[in-house]
This record gives sequence, structure tokens and C-alpha cells, in this order.
Amino acid sequence: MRRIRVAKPPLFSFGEAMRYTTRGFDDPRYRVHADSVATALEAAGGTAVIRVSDGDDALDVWVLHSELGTDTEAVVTGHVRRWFDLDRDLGPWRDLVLGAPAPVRDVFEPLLGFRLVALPSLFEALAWCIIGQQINLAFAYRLKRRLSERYARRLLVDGHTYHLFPEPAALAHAAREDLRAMQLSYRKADYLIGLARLFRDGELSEERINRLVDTPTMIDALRRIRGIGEWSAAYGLLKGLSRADAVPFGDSGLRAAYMQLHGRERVPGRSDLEAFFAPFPGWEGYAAFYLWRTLLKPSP
DNA sequence: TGCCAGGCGGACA
DNA sequence: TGTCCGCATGGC
Repeated sequence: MRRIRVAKPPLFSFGEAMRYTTRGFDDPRYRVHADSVATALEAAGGTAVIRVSDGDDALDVWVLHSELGTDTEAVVTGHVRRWFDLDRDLGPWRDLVLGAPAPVRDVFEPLLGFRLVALPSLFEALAWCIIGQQINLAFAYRLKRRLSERYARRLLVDGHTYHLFPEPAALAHAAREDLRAMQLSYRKADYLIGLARLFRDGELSEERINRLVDTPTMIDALRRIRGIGEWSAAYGLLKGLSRADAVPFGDSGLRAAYMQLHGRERVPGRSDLEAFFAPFPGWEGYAAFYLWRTLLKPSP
């Protein structure tokens, strides 16, 4: 079995990434072990299945399966670096955290090394937003599993099944009645199919969005898509394109974490959250990610 | 049982 | 422009 070593930058905790990945939900995209996580990935040249674990100065990435030939190392390395946000200099973020007011600094500082855990594509991130809108996460992951099992490739490696996420072309051809039968609402079915058609037809792509000048402009562009509101646009940019300044305002988890952190019973308004994120210019999305992280109970 | 979940779009004032 | 409502279903 081939091993690829992916260098770790300063301020990176694989343990924190694992803590996030293993936070108690049955995500069909990941096969979680005690100290490693495995997933399937797809590139232009084909698919691969990898298993990632921690090493002294690098991540150890075991290639369990690959159709990528000589591209394997480059594709796998790129995938892992995007997944765990390894190319970002976290120095400015550390400085902002250390200069933040209490109680934020006290809660965030021990987490430094926690990096954004991204999704493999903007399409998957936006589709996940639609799936998860206004339902509890456990049910949302169940819907994601049903969609993946029905519309995505699955790879059988060493007796285990690894699911990819459906390609836009596959979901673009889905029948709304079939999605409804999976317990998506008709509205979400229509949103998903519409989103998939935009990606399939090239009217929407990571390249097109990345060409826009800044995150607010990207949010405006994504909000023109039916089913993508401000929350989904920002969440999709944060998780799908690693936009560190994208904040999904209105997120119920952010409100809950804010209330818990400040010991308040009053639900924060938009202005409260804007004030919370103000000390982190350019890193508001990272602050949101850390704020979500405070909701996780200590590891058992 | 009732309320809330990692919201959204449309109707209406 | 701001507010309310229906959508779907599970978890607590």
C-alpha cells in the first residue's frame, strides 16, 4: 500500500480536525477510525480512496485505491491540503485571537491549530446546504446518505464501501418524485435539481465564482440561485471554497454558541453577531468555525 | 405534545 | 422593507 506524506504547516492540529469530523454524525463521505479518517475522492483522471492519519511532521496518507496513475500523488496531496486548509498562513488569525476580548480569546486560544475542514467542492457544499436547511443534522446526514447511495459512485475497497457525492449530471436527471420518496420536500428536490443543472451546464462553477472580486460579491451571485439564501451562500463559500471571511448569519448553531459563550438567554440579533465578528476582519468565517466548535462537548 | 432544527421564497402590508 | 407563513420530518 502506497503512503504519501503531506507536510503539516505550523498551527495545525490533526486531532482537532478529527474531533470535528467525528462529532457524532453519520456522514456517508467519511469512514472514521480511532485515529484516522478515510474517504473517496474524484478527479478528472478517476477516483481514489485514501486514509489519513497523523505523523510527526506530516500527515500520513495511505492510498487504499487509485485510478489516477502517475497523477495520484499530486491529486491526493491537493485534496488533503484543501480538505484541512493546510495552505493558509494562520499567523494573522492567531494574532487576532490573542488580541480578542474576553471571553472569546479564552475560549478560542486553546483551539488554535483547528483549521477549516472543507468539503471537496462548491457543488457538494451548496447541495449540502439545501439538504440541511431547517432540519436537524442527524436527519440531514441520513438524506445525504440516501442521495449518495442512489446517485453517486461507490467504491468497494478491502470489503468496505466508500461513497462519493452525486455528480451534478446525476442529480440534474433525478426525478423530483424520487427525491420526495427519499423524504426530501418537493421544494428541496426542485432546489437540488436546479442547482445540479446550473453546474452541469457550466452556468455555475468554482472557476466562475472564484473570478469574482470578493466574498460579498460571491454571496450576491449565489443568492440568485433558487434555494440559496444568505445562509447557504456564505456556508457554501466557507466550506466549499474555503473563503475565510464568509459568515452564515442567521445560523441557529452560531446563535446557540453565542448565547452559551456569553451566558445569555436572549437570542442574539444580527447586530450582536456582527459585533462578535468585528474583531476578526478577513477571518469572520474562521471565527464562525471556532464558534461552532465551542458547541462540541469534550472528547469522551 | 410542542417546539426547534446548520432556511428559503413568496405573499402581504 | 419588514414580517409572516408553509414546507417536511426527526429529536428532545
